[in-house]
Parts: sequence; structure tokens; C-alpha cells
Amino acid sequence: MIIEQKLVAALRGHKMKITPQRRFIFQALERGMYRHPTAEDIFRDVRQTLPDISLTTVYNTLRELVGMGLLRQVDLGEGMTRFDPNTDLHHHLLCMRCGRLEDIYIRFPCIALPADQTQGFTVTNHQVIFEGICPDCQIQPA
Amino acid sequence: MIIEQKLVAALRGHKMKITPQRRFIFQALERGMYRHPTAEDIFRDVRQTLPDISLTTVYNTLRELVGMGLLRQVDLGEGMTRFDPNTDLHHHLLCMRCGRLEDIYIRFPCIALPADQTQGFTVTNHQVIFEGICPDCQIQPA
DNA sequence: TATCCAGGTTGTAATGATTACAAATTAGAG
DNA sequence: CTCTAATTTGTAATCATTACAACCTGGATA
Ligand SMILES: [Mn+2]
Ligand SMILES: [Mn+2]
Ligand SMILES: [Zn+2]
Ligand SMILES: [Zn+2]
Repeated sequence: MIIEQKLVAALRGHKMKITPQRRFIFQALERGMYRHPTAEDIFRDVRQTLPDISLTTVYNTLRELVGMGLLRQVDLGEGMTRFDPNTDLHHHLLCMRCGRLEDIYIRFPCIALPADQTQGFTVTNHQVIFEGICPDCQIQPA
Repeated sequence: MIIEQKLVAALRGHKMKITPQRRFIFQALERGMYRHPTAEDIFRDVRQTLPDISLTTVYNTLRELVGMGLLRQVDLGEGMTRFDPNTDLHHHLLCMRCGRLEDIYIRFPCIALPADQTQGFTVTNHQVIFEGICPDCQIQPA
């Protein structure tokens, strides 16, 4: 229940209604923390308790949460967007074979663009994606 | 013509045919170097000299080039895949507003995962994406 | 607490990038 | 030059996501 306070506060702050759908979607995200689910993953999860929720609502809500800064969007080249309820600054480690995505909590102080290499851009942030093969997939045949 | 040697060699090595379509697609990629075009971009470009080329062939060829290592795939969250004929190790700087994508040629030596943080993964490589606003977009209203 | 409506939800249709497929064409070996 | 397997092409199918319009409801108000 305490976790939900974050959601309730954000919704109130944006004058948005607190609906069961939004609650359950947020809960599913928190429960699946660190798992970087897709919209479809969340849909399947929430359906177990709210069987009539629509996929559209899941997409809408995820978009809203991203807009409110409660959720981060992670786009790798997998054909579908993944979501990250962990909004702390962190990087990622991706299994190229099965798509498993883990959080990396190291700060790399050397990552910075010298002023003469920004090509005039205003740089706001950066992310590192490590690529490799996860332990499970290392066992597999191919 | 010298540039094409790379393509010809690769195609021969893989026992694949050297077709005008493949030539022109490769040329378009080289000409648009550093521009990170989409399949559609390449299609439009090649069409000017090969008006009857099909979009399917462009997609097929791009996939082949990636497979042969002559082309790199860059996936940001823009809804379409972009391609990078620059296969040197490098990072990227992305304009969050217009999608402009520039190459960054700095090596960051501090980026490395300590063995106790790989979670059992075999890490093969990593990429850094800097996000910001390009000079053109900084001028624009919103 | 009963009323009311702006905002929310839903099912379905539309979109847009990419892939599958089968018929027609062609590179290039012999 | 012939022949065939590889390639190209046009079109249909796929798949994630978004648009839309009818219906529903949270919560402000009295
Ligand atoms: Mn994460
Ligand atoms: Mn590049
Ligand atoms: Zn894996
Ligand atoms: Zn820009």
C-alpha cells in the first residue's frame, strides 16, 4: 500500500483519476521490478486480477506513467518496447540470445563528452548498454 | 569503385550474386555515411537511379549486409530501425527532438564490468548513447 | 449522499514498419 | 549460349502500437 502512494500522489498532482486499472498496472510493474516487462507482459499479469482490462488501457497507462516520470522506457531492437519501473540512474546488461535484461548500478565517471565533441548538442544524459550472453543461454546448444 | 571492392569481396566470400540492386544499395549507404538512414531512406535514394527497385529488396539486402558484418543496426526507440555503414567501434549522440544521430569517436576506458557484477553473463561489447538536443532544435520554439 | 460530467475504459479499426510468399527474372558457372 | 539456383518483385500477412467513438465512472459539488 505504501508503494502506491507514489502513484496516488502523481495522479493527484496531474489531476488524473485514480482508477483500479491504473492501480493494478502500477502494482504489476512494481511486482515485476527489475524484469523490464513489455506492455503485453503487464497485460497478462493484470488480467489475472482484472480479467476485463483492455490492452489499450495498458498502453495508455504505460504512456502516462512514462510522461509523469514514474516509468522509464527501454528500447532495444526487439520489436517491442520494454518498461522499467526503476527510475534510478542505472545502466543495462542485455542477453543477445534471450533478451534477459539486468540492471547495472555502476557509475562510470569517465563517460563525458568534452565540449569540443558535442557538435553543438546540449547533452542531458547518457546510457550504457552492455551486450553479452546470460548464464542460462551459455549452456544452451546454439 | 574502390569502395565497392568491400561489397564485391564480401558477396564473393559468401557465394552470393553481385546484382545492380546490391551495388546501388551499398553505394547509397556509403554516400549517406554518418547519416544513419532507415530502410525507407535508402529506398528513396536508390530509386533515383533504379526506379523499379522494390522495398523488399532493400530490406533483404540490408539484412544480408548486417549479417555479413558490413553494416551495423542501430535501434533507438523511434519505431524504425536505422542502419550504420560505419562499422568502426564508436558511440552515438542522439537528438531527442528530431532524431539526428551523430557518431562519437571517444574511447571511454573506465567502462568495464567488474567480474562480480556481470551476473554470470559473458559480456562481448557495450555501447553508449548520449541524449540531448541538437543545435538546430535548440533554436526551434518547443 | 445523490447528481453530474470530464476524464477514463473498452472493443475495434487503422496504422506503419517489417516479413512471408510465390511467380517472374537474372547472374554467372559450365 | 544454356541452364539453374539465387535474386528480385509485387502483394499479402504479421505484429506492435495508436486512433476512435461509444460507454462508463471517479470524485467534485451541493
Ligand atoms: Mn533497468
Ligand atoms: Mn554511427
Ligand atoms: Zn539469455
Ligand atoms: Zn534535433
